[in-house]
Amino acid sequence: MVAEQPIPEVVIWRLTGYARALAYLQQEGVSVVSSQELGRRLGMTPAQIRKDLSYFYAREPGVGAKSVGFGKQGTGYSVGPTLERIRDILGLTQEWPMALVGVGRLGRAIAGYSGFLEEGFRVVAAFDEDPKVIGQPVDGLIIQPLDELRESVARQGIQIGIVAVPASAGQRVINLLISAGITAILNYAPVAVHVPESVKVRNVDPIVALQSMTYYLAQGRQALQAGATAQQRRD
Amino acid sequence: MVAEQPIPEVVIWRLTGYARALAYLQQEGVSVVSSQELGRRLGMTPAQIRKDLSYFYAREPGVGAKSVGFGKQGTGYSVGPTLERIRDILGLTQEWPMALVGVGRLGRAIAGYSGFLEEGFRVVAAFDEDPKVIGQPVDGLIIQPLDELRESVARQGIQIGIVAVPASAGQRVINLLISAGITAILNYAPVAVHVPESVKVRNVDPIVALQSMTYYLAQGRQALQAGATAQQRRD
DNA sequence: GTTTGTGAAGTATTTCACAGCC
DNA sequence: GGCTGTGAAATACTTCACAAAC
Repeated sequence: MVAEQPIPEVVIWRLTGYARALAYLQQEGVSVVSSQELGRRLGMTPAQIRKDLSYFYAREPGVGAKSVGFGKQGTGYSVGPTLERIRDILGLTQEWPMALVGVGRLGRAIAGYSGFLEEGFRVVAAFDEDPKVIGQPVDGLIIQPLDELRESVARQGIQIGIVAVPASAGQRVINLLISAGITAILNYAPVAVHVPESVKVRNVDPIVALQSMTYYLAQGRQALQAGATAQQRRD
Repeated sequence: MVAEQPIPEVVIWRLTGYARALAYLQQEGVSVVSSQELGRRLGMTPAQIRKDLSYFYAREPGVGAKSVGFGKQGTGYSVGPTLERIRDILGLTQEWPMALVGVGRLGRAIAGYSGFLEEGFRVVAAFDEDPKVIGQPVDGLIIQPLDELRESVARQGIQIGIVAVPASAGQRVINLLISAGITAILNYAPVAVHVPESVKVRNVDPIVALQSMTYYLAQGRQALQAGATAQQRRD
């Protein structure tokens, strides 16, 4: 068996972009697309797209077998089949049940967000530690206490958790989710959390996103203030 | 003048994490921290923290001058002063006015989110193209039509735009913001948008975040289904 | 003629490891 | 003894460039 090096995480991330772009092309009725055209639409080089996709090609080490790519030379990639294979790789062909922890303002907005459901992500259980909200309904679910989390996760086969609690409770809730067997976490709490290697976390944090842009704005200002000598750092 | 290579974007991104961790340490009353301890808290190597910070040290090319770091050898980094310098670099010591485009469910939630204001980000103008909402108040602002955007941005000195419109309107709104002089965009529309090099965009997209995790969940399942032969791809 | 798939080359980023300082 | 700051080494990622396929 060929030594299989792990696929860079950034490739997986970009794969989601390819899926979205291909879905859009499919809606447009386009049936074939070249890496050049796809790259133009996504603002990246054609080589990167081809290289990224090549990570997923079956490599038979045996007798004279050749690699089987998604595309056809001289033509490009068939939109439908390529999209289907990417969706398959990403696990987008099934529905994913999710557990939501924290049902305040943000949590309620998440529970009611139709975009998740449209993409196959369904909140099937909601938890909070405030006794005043436990037992109340939210978007068709009854809010449960945290000590029922473990049992719900096991019974409903939940692998994804959404954390929508204040920063102060973030790590504690994440520890709880992990101890219940959750291995993928969408974290809205504004904290840097610790998880073992085997657990994936994605932080949704608009503040951090803004702060990573103001650096460039501040630099621009300084450059202007510094006068005509500092023209080069314009990016 | 020393040839100044641009600082990697990923370093700027991590700097926001250092700022948050240092602020937390300050609240805890800790006055000095080593790169080792900070790395432990953030889940990264001490060397990376030191290297990242070193990008911002003043390098005097002149006579026998030496670089001046943030830390003190044998001791570590003084929490207060280091935090102050990082906040300064990131441009977090001032308030940033922002323009919000799209005042539907999501847009209203953004306008009313106190977290932005606490960190110095203030929505000072709101726009929509639906005639039914134009003129209505949202969180103390009057919703304006899109064709007033250019004038408002100029008059109020706005450099940051928030896009909270449907995917179909995303690119169009972003083009409008850029033509009005906006150079930093927080994009909630679920589309991959095109911008010139001089404009920064950060996408807030929980769907993409989830899709980039299900890959690992799906692989785990496949590995199990494939049986005992495929143990190595465990993350 | 066009376009893929991919080793090889080129960049970029991370980690090492140690001199210098406290 | 402990810790920073930083060139150098190691690793990771991107782009090139071209043979093979259509």
